[in-house]
Parts: sequence; structure tokens; C-alpha cells
Amino acid sequence: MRKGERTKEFILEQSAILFNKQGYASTSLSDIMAATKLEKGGIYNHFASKEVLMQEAFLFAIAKVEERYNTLIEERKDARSRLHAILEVFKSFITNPPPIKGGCPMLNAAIEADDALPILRPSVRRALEGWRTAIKGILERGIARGELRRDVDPEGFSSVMLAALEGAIMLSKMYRDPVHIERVLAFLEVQIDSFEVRPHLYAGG
Amino acid sequence: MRKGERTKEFILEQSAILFNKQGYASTSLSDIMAATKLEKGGIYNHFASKEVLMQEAFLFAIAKVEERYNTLIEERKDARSRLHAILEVFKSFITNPPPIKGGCPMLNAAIEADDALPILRPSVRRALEGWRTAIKGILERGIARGELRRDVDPEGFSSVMLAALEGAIMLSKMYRDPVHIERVLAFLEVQIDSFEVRPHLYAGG
Amino acid sequence: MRKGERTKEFILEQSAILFNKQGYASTSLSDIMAATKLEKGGIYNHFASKEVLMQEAFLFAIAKVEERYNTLIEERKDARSRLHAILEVFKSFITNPPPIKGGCPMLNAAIEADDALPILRPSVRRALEGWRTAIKGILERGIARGELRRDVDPEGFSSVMLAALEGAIMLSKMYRDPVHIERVLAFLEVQIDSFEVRPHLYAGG
Amino acid sequence: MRKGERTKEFILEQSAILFNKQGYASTSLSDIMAATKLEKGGIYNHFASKEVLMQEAFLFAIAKVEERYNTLIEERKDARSRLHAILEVFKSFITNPPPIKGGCPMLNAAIEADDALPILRPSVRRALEGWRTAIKGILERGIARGELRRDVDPEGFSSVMLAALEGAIMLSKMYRDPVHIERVLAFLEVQIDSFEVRPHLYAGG
DNA sequence: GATGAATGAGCCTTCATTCAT
DNA sequence: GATGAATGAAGGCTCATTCAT
Repeated sequence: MRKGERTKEFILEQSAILFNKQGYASTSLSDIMAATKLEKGGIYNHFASKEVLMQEAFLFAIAKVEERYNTLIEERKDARSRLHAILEVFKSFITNPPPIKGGCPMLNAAIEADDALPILRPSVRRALEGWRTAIKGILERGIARGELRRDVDPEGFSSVMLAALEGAIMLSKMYRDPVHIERVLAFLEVQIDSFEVRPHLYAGG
Repeated sequence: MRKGERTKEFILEQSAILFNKQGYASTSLSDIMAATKLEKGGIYNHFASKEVLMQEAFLFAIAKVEERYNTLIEERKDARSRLHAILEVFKSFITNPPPIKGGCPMLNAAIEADDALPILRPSVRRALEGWRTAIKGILERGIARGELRRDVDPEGFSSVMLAALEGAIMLSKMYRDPVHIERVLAFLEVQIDSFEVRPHLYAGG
Repeated sequence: MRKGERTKEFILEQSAILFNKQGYASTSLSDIMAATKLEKGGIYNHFASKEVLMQEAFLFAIAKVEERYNTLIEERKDARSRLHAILEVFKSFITNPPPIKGGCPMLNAAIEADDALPILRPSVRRALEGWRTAIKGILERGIARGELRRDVDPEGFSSVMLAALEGAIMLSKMYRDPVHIERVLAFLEVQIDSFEVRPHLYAGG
Repeated sequence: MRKGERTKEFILEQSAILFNKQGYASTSLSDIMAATKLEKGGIYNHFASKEVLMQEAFLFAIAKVEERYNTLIEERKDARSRLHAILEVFKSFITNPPPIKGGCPMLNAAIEADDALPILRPSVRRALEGWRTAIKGILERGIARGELRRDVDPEGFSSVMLAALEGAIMLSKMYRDPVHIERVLAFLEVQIDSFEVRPHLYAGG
């Protein structure tokens, strides 16, 4: 039991890295065997199929990311710094040596999930919706508390922010240059700051 | 010769659709055989390997997209409407029945190209850079011509706009709901409009 | 010990059913694990290998059948009713819900034993020879006692009767129709009755 | 085409032998590869799956047997000698070096078909019914023509004859001794002869 | 006496590729 | 220019078996 649990966790960790780097379909069980130093049977003892392993590995990956987010927001209670926490999380997909290498797990899975791996679809969707809802919720609560301006559009901006972050990760990965994620982060920061209720002369786009 | 050219074009067209929908690695020669109703040898007569076919099919796909863009901008000369033309092109990945189904070919290829299919990397990069340069160029020329405000940041906004568009396509595909691309388009339109030199008191974000 | 014996008996019972239904080679340890709700090790504690288990399960199955036969002949002492007891036993492979489902264990094992599972061969042979000898012995003793006609051929008829019964079981299983075993039983009954010493003018076939 | 057809026929021939000897489930593609000296892909070029190959190989085997039967009955028009032709065919499963080694293909397939390989079931059933119908038809036409006695029971005897032959093949294979098939043949010959309309004093069973 | 984690060979199948026709 | 027969490596998965606990 103890042993089995640990092995399972280890397989998930290793395969999550591989799936995120090489893609789900392109990662073979042989790859996972090599990474875990387990034989085929040893892996199949813990997961009924590659499909199940893929699912659980994806959930493992996004759980790790959410963990990091939860740590970050612990002491941040106002809308502005909570949104910045989200920016930091997404930035770390590019800048940090992350627990899960290979870019944003949601973006990567989303591309494959759409047509080639429909099984992953619901999980990916749920994960993306989780982030969008988080952004929207922060905005709504910020408005309600009087921290943010009334004319801020939580629904619209949550889509824009999530889209821009994901797209920026793709660009920075493709160019192997963090400048794109940095530009997007800078842009979003300006936007977020402009949402604050302050004695401004103007709110710049 | 005539015949061969036509067959080759046909293979490219069919395989580009499959690659964009199912992914490059996940699309097998058998899939392409079925789609083209050609035998193995018939395909290998025109392409030395699957790798070569993938490359050419990707170039074929983005050429189709650029073709559409060129048609759109033909009569649009000012910065604002040219940027809108770009928005229309990206919107069509979701809303129109496009020649190349399955979302944005660049985004799709980018995910696979990164680790699993490094051969595609240079082409994808070049294609993305093409669009970013187009956006940047429009902005720069707009500023130079006095159409756009001096404080517009071509470098920064080109990254933001491209990132947001690609991310929005991913979201709308994942959710099977065009609302995300629409929100991003609306947001970008507001941004673009705010760039114009007009007798405003302020340009709202 | 008590516990171990009971577990072993239970494994034999469950695996005998599976082997007889699905075949020996086609029944996996996993199947037996599922049927017994035991783990791998729990089965290997009682049987050194699948081969050993197969052998013992086969012997278990035919022992069950012989048990039934012994009960049936207990009060039957004359040749005719003893032969009828044998007919009843073979009939029950088709008509009754037998302890061992899936047709005659000897026939089933015989087919696999021949080339694919030579280890079972001696046991199957011994079992078949047991039945043939039983038939032959009944006939011989019947003749010796003056119950049966002198021109009855114990050697020949024992082969015919066993062959016909086994063949009929196969046919009735294949057609899922007891009519074939019934026809063969009716035929054999007429034959057996014709063996009796009676003041007939002739004994019709 | 020519070449492909020949290869396919060759694969069928070789695999039919293996399937009949070792059983369908127990014969692996590696076995067939070894027998045909083809690579895996070379076999899958001609058969979509092992299942399909099994089916076609079974049909191939029984076609060979029927071919032999058709040759045998060519010049035999009366009921008695036609029934003898059938006896000869079944005898040859044991005595001759047959085109298909390993006993009666129908019996062998029947055992596996029942639970482990349900896909074969319909074909096996059809084949068995073919032989039973052949026997019944010969008897019926024999009666109609006045060759055979009115009280012969075509329905019943066709089941008995087929069952006895199949059972005898099993026994002779198990004992590696043709005596059992010979006894059954002798018995059936006596039965068949007793069916003839002749100035008998009695017809013995 | 029983568990279940691990092995490694083997299963059926699909793959990209070659080449004689 | 196209066919389709053949290759052989690799794919995901199941198997009987072992053994530390």
C-alpha cells in the first residue's frame, strides 16, 4: 500500500512531465518505462490503460499548478494583487524551472484534446474554466467591495486575460524568448491597474 | 507533369486538413491514403517522407490563410482597417468553414513543433513572425503617417494581439463556443480604435 | 490447514468451471483471481503453477462427474439399468445445470490436450478409458450373468457408445439444442435394449 | 494481384494447419509468421485481424474437406455408397496424412467456438449442419427411391452418425489409436447396410 | 496464509518506408 | 505515375510468475 501509493505518485509525476513536453500521443509507454525505470507490467499495475494514465497525469499536473497558486494568494486579499498572483503563475510556465516542464499543461492538452484525444477534453475544459472563473470572481468581488471600477467587465476581461496568457506562453516557447510573455504581462498589468478606483485623470489602454 | 502537379496539390490539401485536425504525429499515412484514395506508393511518389509531407502541408495551410488575408486588405490602406482585416482572418478560424479545419494551423503546429516535432519549428516560427511583423508594420506605418498616436507601442502590442488571438482560438475551440474569440475581438477593436489620432479628450481602455 | 484446504478446494471448483467453459489456455490467472476474489499470491500458495492447477482442476471436474455416476448406480445392479445410468450422466452435461458448466470436461480437455496442452493428455486419456472400461465391464458381466446376448461386442460397443455420447454433446452445445443428445440417447437405448436376452424372434436395430 | 492472391492462399493453408493442430487461441501470429516465413505486416496486408484470418482459415479447411467428399461421391449415386463416402471422409481425419492435420476441423473449432471464440460459432454450425443435412438428404432420397426401408429415420440417424463419427475421431486422436474410429465405422456400416431393402429374414442392430 | 508490487516475455496490431511491377 | 506486397520496428496491453511484506 504505502509502496504502491508512492510508486503511483512517482509514475504520475514522471509521465506528467513527459506528456507535457512531448505530447500525450507522442509519449509512448516505453518513454515512461525509461523515465520511471519500471517495466511495462509495473506501470499497468497502477493504471488500467494509457488513457487512464494520461487523464490522471493531466490532473496531477494542473493540481501542482493550482497548489502553487494557492500558496501565492494566501496573503493577498485585494483584487489587484490576486490577479497579479495569477500572472505570476502563468509567467512561471516560461521563466521558472517548473515542476511540469514544457509550457502550460492546459494549452498543450487543449490542442491534442480537441480532435485527437477527446477523452481529455472534459478535464481540460474544467481546468480552463477554473482559471477563468477565478479571474472573473476576483473581478466581481473587487467591484462589489469597491476596489475596482463599476465599468469593468469581468466576463469579457477574464476571457481576454486567459487567452492572452496562453497565447503568450505559446509565443515565448516557440521563439524560446520570454519577451512575449513579458510584454503580455506588462500589458495586462497596466489593464489591471487601470481597473482600480483611484483619483486618476485618465485610464490608459 | 500537369497530372502529377495536380495530384501533389491534392495530397497537400487533404493532408493539411488532417494534420490540422488530428495533429501531425497522430495522422498516419493510412489516414492520408483514405482521404486521398491513393495507395502508399502514390503518396511517396510526391513526397520523400512523412516529414517532408508535414512540412509542405503546413506551408500549404498557412499560404491559404495568407491568401485570404491578402484578398481582405486589398482595398484597405489605413492602419485601423488593416488591423481589422487581421482580426477577421483569425476570427474565421472559428466561425467560418475554413479551407483548413481544426483551428489555427500555427497554434496547432506550434504545440507539436516544440518538442515532439522539431522539424516543423522553423516554419512555424517564421509564420508567426510573419503575422507579428505584419501587425507591427501596420502600427509603425500608421504612426509614421500620423494616423495613429505616437505613444502606441508596435513591438508590445503586436505580441499582445497575436497572443490574445491565438489564445482565444484555443478557448473557443475547447469550449466549442465562439464567445471567447468574440470577446477578445471586441477588446482588441476597442484597443485599436483607441490608437487613432482623434480629437478626443481621452482614449478609454 | 482446515482453512487452507477449504481455500484450495474453492479455487479448484471455481477454476474448473472456468477452464471447462473458456478452455484451459484461454482462461487466465486474472479470470481465476476474479472468480475466487483472491490475489495472485493467494492462488500460487496452493498451486505451484497454472499447469498444476489445470491438472488438478480437471481431476476435480471428472471426480464430480464420477461422484454423480456412483450415486446413480448404487441401486442398479443389472447391465441394462447401469448402462442407462451412464446415459443419464452424459445427458446431464447438456440438460442439467451441472456442477461443471460448459459441456463434457473430457471432450473439452481432449481437444486442447492433443497438441496445445500435452500435459493434460494422460489424465484425459485415463478418464476416457475409465468410462469405456466401465461400459465394457457392464457388458461383459451382463453376458457372463446371462442377462445379455452372447453376440454382443463389449469392446466395439463401448467405443461406439462413448463416441456417440461425446459427439452428441458437442452437437447439442453447438446448436444450443438438446435434440441431438436426445436422438443419440434414444438410439443407444434401443441398441442396449436389443442386447437383452429375451424370447424375441429378432432384435431390431 | 496474382502474387497477392497466391500469398493469401498460402497464409490460409499454413494457418489452417496450425489452427487445427494447436487451436485457434493458442496459435499466435508468431507461429504463423514462422510457418509462412512472412513478417507480421505481410500477414496483416492480407487479413485485417487475427479474427478474420481465423474465420477464413476455418472456411478454407472445411472447403478442402468438402472438395475431397465431392470427388468421392462423383460416381456413387446410390444411398449406401454415398453414406460410405462420408464415412471415408471422416476416417481420413485419422488415417490419412490429411491436407489439414490435427483431427476434424469442425470438432476442434466447435470446442473453442462455444465460449472462448464465439465469432467462429456461426461458421462451425453451418458446416456441421451441412454434413448432417447431407446425410439426411441421402437417407431421404434413398427412401424415396425405394433403396432404403420405409422405417429408417433420417432425422435421428443423421444426428447419431455425425455424433458417433466426431466422437470417434476424438477418441482415436486421444488414444493415438485408429481402433476407435474403425469400430465406429464398422458399426455404422452395419447400420447402413441394415437400412437396405433386401429379402432379409431379419435386420440386425 | 495471503497480499500486491514488480518482472519480462509475449500478445495483436499499426506504423513509415521500400520496391518490383 | 501509380500500385500493392513486403518489411521490421514500435505501439499498447496481458500474461504467468516471483517475492518481500
